[in-house]
Amino acid sequence: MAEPRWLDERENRLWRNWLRVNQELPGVLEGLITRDSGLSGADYAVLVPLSESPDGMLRARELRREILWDRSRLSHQVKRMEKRGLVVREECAEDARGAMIRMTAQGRAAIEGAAPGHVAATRRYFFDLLSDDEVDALTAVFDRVLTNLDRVTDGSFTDDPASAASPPAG
Amino acid sequence: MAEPRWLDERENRLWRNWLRVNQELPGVLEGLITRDSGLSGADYAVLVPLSESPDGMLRARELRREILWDRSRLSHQVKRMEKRGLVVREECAEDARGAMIRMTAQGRAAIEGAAPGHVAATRRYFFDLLSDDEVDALTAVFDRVLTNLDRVTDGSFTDDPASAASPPAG
DNA sequence: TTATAGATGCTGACGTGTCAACAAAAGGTC
DNA sequence: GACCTTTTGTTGACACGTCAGCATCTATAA
Repeated sequence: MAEPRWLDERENRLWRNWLRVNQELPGVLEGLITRDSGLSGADYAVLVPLSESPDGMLRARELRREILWDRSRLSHQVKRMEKRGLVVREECAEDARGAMIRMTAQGRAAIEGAAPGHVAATRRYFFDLLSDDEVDALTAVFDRVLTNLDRVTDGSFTDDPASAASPPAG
Repeated sequence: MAEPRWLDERENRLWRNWLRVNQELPGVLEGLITRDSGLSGADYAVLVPLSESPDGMLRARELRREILWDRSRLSHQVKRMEKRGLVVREECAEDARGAMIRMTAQGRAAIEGAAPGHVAATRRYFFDLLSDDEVDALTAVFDRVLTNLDRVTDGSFTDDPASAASPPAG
C-alpha cells in the first residue's frame, strides 16, 4: 500500500470529536440508566423491543433483528438477564429450534422506571443542543454512512482491501 | 418524574441511526485493522500516542490523558499488550509511583503497517461520504455536545473520565 | 519529624463482546 | 425414506471494560 492521504487538520479534528462523542455520550447515558434502574445499557437494549411487543415476548430471532445483535451476544446476555429475573426463556411452539424471550414483571417495572429518565437525558445531552436543520443534516449523513456500510456488512462481499478505496493521491 | 416528552418520529429516526452508526462503523474499522495487522482497536488506540512520542515512550498518566481512559483500563490493556510483545513497562525515574510505557519494535512495526489502511478506511466509510459543509456541521455539533458533557463529567482530568455524572437537576 | 490527604498504578471479580465449534431442527433434493 | 445444506440457538475460551479495593509514593501542613 502506497503512502495514503492522511487526514488534514479539519478532518482530524472531526475524527477526534467523533471518537470522543462515541465514547463519552453512551457512557453518560448508560450511567444514568444504571443509577435510575439498575439496568445496564445491554439490559436496556434488550428490554426495549420486548416492552413494545404483545405479551412482552419475542422470538430470539426477531429480537436480534430489532437490535442487530449477534446470536451469541444475545444468548449470553439473555442468560445473564434470566439469572437476575429480568426475562425468562420459553420454548417456541412453531419452531423447535427457536427460543422465546419473555420479559418478566420485574423486567417491565425496571424499564418503565428507566425510560423517562433516559429520554430526558437524550434531550439534555443531545437533542436540546441541535437545531432542526442539524437534525436533518445528521440524519442524512448517517443514512449515507449506513447505506455504504450495508454494502460491506450484508452483501456477498469478503472485503478486498486492494480494490475498494482509491483515495485520491495527494 | 412526570411523563416525559417522548421522541417524535424525526428524532427517533436520528437516534436509531446514531446508535447503528456507533455500533457498526467502529466494528468495521476495527475489523479491518485486525485483518491488516493483528491489532485490536484497543491496541491501536494505545499505540497511536506512543508512535507520536519521542522514543515511543510515555508515562502511563500522559497516555491516559491522550486517550481519556480509566487507570484500570489502561493497566489491564498494557498487561495484555506486554504479554504479546507490543509494549514494555519500565520504571519512572522522576516519580516512583509512575510507570513508563514503551512501544517495542514489534509494536511500531504493527501500527505502521496498520495506519495507512486505517486512514483509507476512514475515508472510504466516512469522509468520502461527507461534503465540506457537512464536515463543518458535524464538527460544530460534536463540539457543542462535548462542551455540554464536560460540564457533567467536570471536564477536569483528575480521574476516571465518566465517573462523576451528576443526575440532571429536574 | 509525623500525620494526613491526594495521586498513581495494580489486582480480582464480574459483566460484556467476539470467535469458533457444536447440536438440534428445518428445508431442500434425490 | 436418505442425504445435504441452512438456520437457530448454545457453549467455552478469551479479549475487553468497569468497579471497588489496595499498596505505594508524593505533597502538604502542623
